[in-house]
Amino acid sequence: MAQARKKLAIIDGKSVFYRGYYAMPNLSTGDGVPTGGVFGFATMALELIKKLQPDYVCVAWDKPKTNIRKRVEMYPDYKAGRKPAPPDFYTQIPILHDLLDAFNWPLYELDDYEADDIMGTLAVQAEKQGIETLLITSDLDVLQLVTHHVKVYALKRGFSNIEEFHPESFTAKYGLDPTQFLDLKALKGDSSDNIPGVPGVGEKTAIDLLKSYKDLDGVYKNLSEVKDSLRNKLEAGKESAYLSKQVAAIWCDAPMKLNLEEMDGTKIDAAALRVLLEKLEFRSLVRNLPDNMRGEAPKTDTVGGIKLKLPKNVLISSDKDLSQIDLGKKNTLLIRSRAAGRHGAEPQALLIGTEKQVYTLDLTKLDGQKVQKTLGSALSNLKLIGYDVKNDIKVLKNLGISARKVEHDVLVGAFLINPLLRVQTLGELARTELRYDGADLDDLPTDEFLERAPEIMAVLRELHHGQVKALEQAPRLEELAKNIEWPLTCVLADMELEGIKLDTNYLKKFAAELDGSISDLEQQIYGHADQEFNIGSPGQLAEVLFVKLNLPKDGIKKGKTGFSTAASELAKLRGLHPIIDLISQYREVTKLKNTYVDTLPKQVDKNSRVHTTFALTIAPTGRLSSADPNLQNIPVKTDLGRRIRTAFVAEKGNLLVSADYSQFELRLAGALSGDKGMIDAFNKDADIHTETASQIYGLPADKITKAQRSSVKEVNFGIMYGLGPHALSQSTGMSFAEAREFIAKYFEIRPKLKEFIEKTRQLAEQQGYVETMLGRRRPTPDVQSSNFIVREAAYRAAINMPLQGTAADIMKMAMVAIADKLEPDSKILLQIHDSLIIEAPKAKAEAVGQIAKQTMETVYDKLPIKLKADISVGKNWGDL
DNA sequence: ATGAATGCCTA
DNA sequence: GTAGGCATTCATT
Repeated sequence: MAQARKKLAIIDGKSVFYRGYYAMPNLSTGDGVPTGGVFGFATMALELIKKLQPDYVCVAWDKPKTNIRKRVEMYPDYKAGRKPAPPDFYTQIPILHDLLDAFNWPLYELDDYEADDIMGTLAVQAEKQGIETLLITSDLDVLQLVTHHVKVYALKRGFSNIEEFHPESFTAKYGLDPTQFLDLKALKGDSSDNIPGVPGVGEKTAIDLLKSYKDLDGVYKNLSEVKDSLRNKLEAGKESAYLSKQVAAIWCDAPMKLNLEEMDGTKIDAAALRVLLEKLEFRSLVRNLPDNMRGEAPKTDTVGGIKLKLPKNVLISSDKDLSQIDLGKKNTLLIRSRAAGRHGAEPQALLIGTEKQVYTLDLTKLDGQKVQKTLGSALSNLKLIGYDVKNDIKVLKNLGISARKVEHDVLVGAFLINPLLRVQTLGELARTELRYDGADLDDLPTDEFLERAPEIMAVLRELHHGQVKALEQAPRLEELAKNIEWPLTCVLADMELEGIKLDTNYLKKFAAELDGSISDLEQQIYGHADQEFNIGSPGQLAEVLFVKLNLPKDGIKKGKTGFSTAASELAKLRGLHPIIDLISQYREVTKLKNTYVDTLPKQVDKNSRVHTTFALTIAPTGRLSSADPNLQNIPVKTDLGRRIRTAFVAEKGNLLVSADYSQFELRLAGALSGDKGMIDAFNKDADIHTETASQIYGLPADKITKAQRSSVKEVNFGIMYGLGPHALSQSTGMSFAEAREFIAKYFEIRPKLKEFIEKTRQLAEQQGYVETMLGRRRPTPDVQSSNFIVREAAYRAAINMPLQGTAADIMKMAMVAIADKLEPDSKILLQIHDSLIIEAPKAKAEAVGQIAKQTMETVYDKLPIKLKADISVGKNWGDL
């Protein structure tokens, strides 16, 4: 057997350091020396030694200022607008040098070359010498360097979660060869680096093109084979594509020579390292120092690589097998279920088990009654651990089993730890958190699901372990999970299963009525246009308006395909032609009919109830989202729209109760900022907008005009989204200068609110995340973006997070508490962010409303402002 | 059927 | 300006 290749690890120093810096923003020694970046680097370094055992190690460093000069000559917008790093970043650099000395790892930096270039240059030279190179970075640009002897280890979230890329895994992920990475980037662009690519070509299209034509040249040589529209886009974007490719390319010809002697990875000064780590107070790292500095045998971690330690499996495929199930003495249970219908209808398979033992129930071969009898009481007493436990609870409910306790949900857990990772599947979680690539673990056909039961359960078990550890490091998130998310899981499962009744007859009549209006409007519009056309087609409509009718196009926004016909743009044309109003009406009516009136009746069950699905892991602020169908966007603003709400009704003998938080987020803005004016206004229960206007204009409240109140209202709301003068001028019709003045005046009477906004921006930048009052976190990586648009959007999201997120947290607490207090004949049906819809027997409706109100107002008592909830009761949602 | 673009409903 | 879901058109698979 050939001698194993020697391994060279090249660390992208600054990118690793940055990861740590933003992952551990508050870390410092007792003396206040900031150490987050060093901690991140040290953690990664020790992992590197332990897991990959490189023979040689070095660090590539971006030299400040000069490092991108040549690329900027090529492309002036390259990484344009990058901000200087915060001051406590630089104070950590000397400490990093000490650390590198202890490891005996050299640091390389070069004028005019970025760290990527150094990595590329050394990797190429190493490959020629038969050495395998490992590139450690958090920047995926180096994927272009991947070969059979150059692997990339990409730090994902935090700094201890690593994704390995070799040619096969790259191909598995992108469907392309690593050599095509640059061509991919040239076509699809990269907004984070301000690399344009070809407009109109996204990742999917780019990958397909490259699969057919290999590279950029291939694509352009074979343009004739490409369909017209795409060809046009490609032709238009040719220059941009080639420039993008050039700019994104790593230069592997930096003036430097691989010197293996000075990067001997085995010459670690263990004593110095230990002293330094202790001085930095990295106690956990000292405790876990790798074996080659301890003389201990390496720990064989079953998950670190590819192999999972599988639990024993017992297949339960006949009723008499059920007696074999022994769930042991633990009070927790791993669970994963599969059902064919929506909302857990038609259960097909159920996996339950402990750490070491799984029972695989083939429900297609079992009698549901018997399953329920055998397992019902055990399952309702055990605390469940699973992936999307809400779904498991629904499946169990369909088996007649009422499980109400949640110990841990790895889907929700992953989201709490990093809500920006849009985790969608168990398979993805296994890949990113465990580096276990078990191909797809989701949407398996039942037979494969049964076959792979031990693997699925092992993945759950390991994910659970990992997240428990992670949450221990973040006690507030742990509390949030335990007190809010886990109990809410059951409440949401109940709500989804309960559904809300729809009066489908009413909707059918409404549809017929709308059909009448639609044909009427169509005829009038065709008359004015003097031709028939598809009014629903923005292209055809723009043609009619701006060409045929020759309406003025100045001041009308242009999109990628031509002049916009959006409502806001049509508003500018009002009064110029009668067709405009007709089009607005047509839009309103067709929207209502297509989206709601025609669609909802198709989604009802046999009892005429619709069941939405609430997602806990979509909105990074912590809000719920609702889909299939979305019942959080049922119209309310127009009279016609409101009639759709009328179709949501209480069952005979019941009433609907709504409980709405009044000015929820604005109250929280007052509470979080501690602004005295706002606190006083709310605590005396004044109309907040009038009260604010009275303070701004120095007039008594009864002298405030509608227009004044309305401008103030815009600012009151807008401020929570990070509103600036431009947006305010858009929404009020003020000039830019007036809007700027107005905001300045607003902040004069709300000084603490201004402080809060500034403080939040600062936290986003310096700490790397922002959080709600209850400790829910949202990382803010994009405030470091070199792209102004991206960066400012990130600041606005950061400002909004504590408000929207705290509101979401409190509403969730209220839901759990209310569900707990309601008797079994009353049910929470819907949550629409600041309001709840409850169904209750007529005689109890009023009392239920009072319970909800009382609970919502008092469930969170750490605010300087009283929360207020309003109640109303009626036969249908429209009456509320 | 799918992706991209456009537009619009909610809090 | 924040946070979502979803329908339609248009071009292409």
